[in-house]
Amino acid sequence: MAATYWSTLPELPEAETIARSLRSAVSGRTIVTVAFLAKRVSQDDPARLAGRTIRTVVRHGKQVMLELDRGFVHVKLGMTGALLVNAVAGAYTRAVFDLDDGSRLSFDDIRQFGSLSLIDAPPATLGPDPLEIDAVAFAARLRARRGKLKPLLLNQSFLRGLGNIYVDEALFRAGLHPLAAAERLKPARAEGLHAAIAELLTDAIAHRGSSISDYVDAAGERGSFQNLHRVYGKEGQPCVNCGEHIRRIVVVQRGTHFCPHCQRR
DNA sequence: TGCCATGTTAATGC
DNA sequence: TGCATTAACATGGC
Repeated sequence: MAATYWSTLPELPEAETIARSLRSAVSGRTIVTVAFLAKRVSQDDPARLAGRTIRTVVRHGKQVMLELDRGFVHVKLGMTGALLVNAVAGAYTRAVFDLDDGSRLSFDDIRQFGSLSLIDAPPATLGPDPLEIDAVAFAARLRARRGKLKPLLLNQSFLRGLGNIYVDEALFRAGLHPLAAAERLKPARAEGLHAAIAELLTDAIAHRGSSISDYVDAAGERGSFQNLHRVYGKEGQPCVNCGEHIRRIVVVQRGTHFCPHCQRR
């Protein structure tokens, strides 16, 4: 069986793609043994996972959860985490799950910002899912906050699932400046942002996410949404709407891309 | 060589 | 309390 790789810089669309792909591969399988190959990948005793059955795989924000007959394996992908089925172990393989049908689920992570933990229930500390919250509730939530749009949208306790790439793309689609004040947005503009986020994420999921760098799948299982980015990584290039040059600034230590003409402050 | 990219958390200050 | 700011973590790529 060929190895299948999924990557990279995982945000909601990538986590959704991983969860869907894994779901068909590991649902119903019982875990035989688990090995943690790096100290920082998990604080849990891998022996506790033996004998548990994987019911299904779900996405929670930009994270992936293996739903077990008892509890969940909470997978934080970090920056470079990847869940692989039947991959050959390499230098960056941090955890290996051997399953009862002889298949193997492994967690590879170059930079080790990812982690695995055994938990009883999905974390309650995160904000609503952007594909579940409705426009009116989103607008109300936005207006109740004082921060600027970009830092707010990156904050997982405000909304779960967006990262640097999709925040920039969503703000561009909505025609909003990354430093605009959330509390001053008119309801119609806030609802427009909600719609832009939902449309963007739906498009990105349809393209199996964005693959910027890192792993390449030998079988072609790579996201293609990076080809449809409009501002992220496009500094100096003409805006697809107006031709103005895309600008890059730094906001909360993150590269931030926008069109100075289409996204007025 | 040294800096960049990134998600998350923590620390500090207002 | 909430918000802004900065640093830390890891490491391949440039």
